Amino acid sequence: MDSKTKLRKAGLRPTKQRIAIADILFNGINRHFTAENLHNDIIQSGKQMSLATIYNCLNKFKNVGLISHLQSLGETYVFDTNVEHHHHFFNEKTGELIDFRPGDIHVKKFPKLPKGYKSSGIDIIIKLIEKN
Amino acid sequence: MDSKTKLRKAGLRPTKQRIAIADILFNGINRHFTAENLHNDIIQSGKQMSLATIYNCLNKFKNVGLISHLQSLGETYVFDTNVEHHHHFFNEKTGELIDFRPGDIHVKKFPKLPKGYKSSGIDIIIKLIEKN
DNA sequence: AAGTAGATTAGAATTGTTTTAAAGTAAAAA
DNA sequence: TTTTTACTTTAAAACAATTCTAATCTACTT
Ligand SMILES: [Mn+2]
Ligand SMILES: [Mn+2]
Ligand SMILES: [Zn+2]
Ligand SMILES: [Zn+2]
Repeated sequence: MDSKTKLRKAGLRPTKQRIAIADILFNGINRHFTAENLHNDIIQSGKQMSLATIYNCLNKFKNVGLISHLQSLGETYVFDTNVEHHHHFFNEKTGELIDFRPGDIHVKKFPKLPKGYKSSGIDIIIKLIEKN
Repeated sequence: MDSKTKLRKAGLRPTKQRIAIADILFNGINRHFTAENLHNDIIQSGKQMSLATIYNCLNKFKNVGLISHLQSLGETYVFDTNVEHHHHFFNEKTGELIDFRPGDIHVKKFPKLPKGYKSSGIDIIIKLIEKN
């Protein structure tokens, strides 16, 4: 499916800029990227586009489910007085974080690691919403 | 152990500001907080301290292991063309992210959730370093 | 007590993201 | 097809989080 069709189906107007972005993003290979990354790619390809447009488009794409964004713990740097290795519950409504001990969770099956690498740690976030 | 001693043991000069911060942070109850949170607490308590000092102190505290900070995926907003639920390998050296499917990991024992809450999802990050 | 390395501070700088408001464009209406 | 309308792009400004600068201050050493 071409980018124009894809955008229309998602309920977005296929503007020149959105098509250019979709052409880069939806070539079949998944990728992780920042607004700046994408902007560089576009500029490099000889096109011109304002960074604000990149943000506008990516936020639209995200809202209609064409892309996602990685769960980060909010926009700011969060410190923790707990210096032991531990994991977190994350209250989605309030943003509150609660610790739990690594011993309270047990990972049985482990994914195959990329060749030449070993695990240096694992971070688990369990998101919470109110029951009922 | 009082804050002054604690700071000395950690190899930090016990300045007025660091003692005030340590008094708040190391009262026995673990907490998650931002620089701004802490700054507000300090101002609220009638003391004066520059936000730059808060950052300086927290970064020092972190360097000597008195506090930690939550693993976030770098400082910028990371988008993902993969809109399915999935987890990530995180290359600690390069910052590169690689997807793995939820089916490739299996969590056997689950921590007890806070009363009145249910899980709305889980995010797992496996950190990677080069072997050898 | 004096000297020195290290710490604090206000304010400037930097970075990442959003907002503003004017000009441009795609879709709908006529 | 023209006109109209709503939506989009853009440069520039605003905003938010964090770090840097350089002057002043303070804790430790001698
Ligand atoms: Mn970037
Ligand atoms: Mn805050
Ligand atoms: Zn914690
Ligand atoms: Zn991913």
